[in-house]
Formats: sequence, structure tokens, C-alpha cells
Amino acid sequence: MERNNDEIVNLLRSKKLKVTPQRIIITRLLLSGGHYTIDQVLNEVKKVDPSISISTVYNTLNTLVKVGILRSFEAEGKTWYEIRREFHINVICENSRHIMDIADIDLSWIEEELRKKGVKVKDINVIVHGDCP
Amino acid sequence: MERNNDEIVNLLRSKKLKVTPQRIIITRLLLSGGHYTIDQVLNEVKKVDPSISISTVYNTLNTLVKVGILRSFEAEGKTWYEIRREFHINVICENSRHIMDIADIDLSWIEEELRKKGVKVKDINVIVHGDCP
DNA sequence: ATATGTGCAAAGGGTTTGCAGATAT
DNA sequence: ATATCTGCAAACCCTTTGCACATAT
Repeated sequence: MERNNDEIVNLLRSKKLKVTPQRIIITRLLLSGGHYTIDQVLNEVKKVDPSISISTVYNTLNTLVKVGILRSFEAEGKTWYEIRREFHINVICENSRHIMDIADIDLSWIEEELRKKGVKVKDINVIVHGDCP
Repeated sequence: MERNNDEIVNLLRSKKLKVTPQRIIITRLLLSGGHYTIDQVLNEVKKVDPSISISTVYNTLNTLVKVGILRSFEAEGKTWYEIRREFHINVICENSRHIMDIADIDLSWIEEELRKKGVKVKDINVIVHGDCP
């Protein structure tokens, strides 16, 4: 799922963000899918550019959340980042210490039910702790 | 919803925990309902016993989670504690900065669906960010 | 030209740990 | 009697902040 630069550059520009090498590297990683903590992002992006600092990773991820490209949730004492897409379930597998996506269970009706109660939903996090096969 | 001591003492004893004044105070507070951060618990219990320490609050809440009386979830950079009961939705109201319980939306089928996929569910957290009426 | 981003070091906030003295059983 | 709990201080993350320099527009 390797993205070309143009796609990422256009995405960043569409959010009125300056396009820096660091942002391209970080954004490409997150767009490839999965869930990442800051440390995991830092480790990965340092393989491409060892001089990237942890502040920049924090800044960039928080910026990408703010403009709506990413979403974040808290678990295991840390913040996790992933691409923003339809609501889905994140299963934290306590045996393997991984996070598993469950995208084929529809959650949109939760938003609907909450709207009926007068809640204007901004984000839904379903975080399950369990043992995975 | 004031509980008498016997009820709390029996609950703690049933989990093989030593019954201390601090544990009684903290457990009574949590059993009265609602969601609490450590700081909120500390503030409340200090009204009853000003010498209670923050370590004891941490120790007690984590112990109560471990034995299954409480459950915890992470949001807003903190850990929140509440009584363990049926799965429900916690709405974080960004306007009022409160947490609202939605208990009348059934979530048990999420557990069922995940079981079909081979996931042994231990806990389900549904955390919604939104604006409340 | 200038507004914005980067990287460093320091500070901040929440949580855990180690340990001596106290307490419940 | 002894295993456990409490409270204090220190240590330990994770995350944010302040600021000088660098860079994208």
C-alpha cells in the first residue's frame, strides 16, 4: 500500500499544512494502516530519517488529528494514532499485545441513537480488551 | 444511595481484602455511582478523612479493579474509575466536561459478535466524544 | 518576507515504586 | 504473629512547552 509523494503532498496541502519532509514521512507511515504509539512512529520514521525528533512526531500527529486525517485514542497508558475512517472496533489482544481492527461490525447506529438523545457525536471509540485467536 | 458499612465490609471480605477505614470510604464513594479520576476521589474522601494519601487512593482503586468491583478506562489523559456493571456507553461531553452514562443502548451483542470471531472479551469500553444537551 | 515547522532541553502531570511504620486478621 | 496496607518521597513514564534556528510559501 505504498503511496506516492504527490498523493501525500496534495493531502497535506488540502488541509493547508506546509509540506515538510518530516510530515511526508510520518503521514506516509500512518496512511499505510495500523495503530501506532508515538514511540512506534518514532522508531519507524527514524529508519528513513534518523534526525527526526520526538517533538516533531508529537507535533505532526496532533496536527494531523486536528485537521481530521488521523484519530487518536488512549489505551495502555499511551495515546494511539490511526487513520480516520468509519467507526470500528479496536480489540486490544492481551495475549499478543497487538491491536486488531474489527471493521465489519456496524456502529453507525450508535451515532444515530445518541443523536436521538440530543448528543452531537464527534468521535466514537470502541475499545475491547480480550484474548485473540 | 448511601450504603451501610456492613454491605461494604461484606463486599470487601468476599474479595478477600482486608477491611480498612480508607477502603471503606473509597469503596462507598465509588458505589454511589458516577465516574471519578484519582483527583476527584482524593478530594471527596479527604472530606471524610483528610489524612488519606494519594498512594492509598491509587492502591485501593487498582485493587478494586483487579478484584472486579470497579472498572477503569482512559480518557482526557487520565484514568477514570466506575462501578463494574453491564456494558454501557460513556459520553464525554466536551461542552460541560462531564461524563454521561448511556445504559439503555444494548451492547451485549458486540461481545457475541466478537466471540464468533474467536475473541474472548474481558471488557468493552465505548467512549464517545460529543456535545450534550 | 514572513508565517510556520523543527529540534532541543526543560518542565509538567499522572502513575508507580520502595520502604518503614501501622494495622487487620 | 504475620501478612497486608498506608503514607511519604522519589522515581518513572508520557506529553507539552518555550525558544532559537531553519524552512516552505
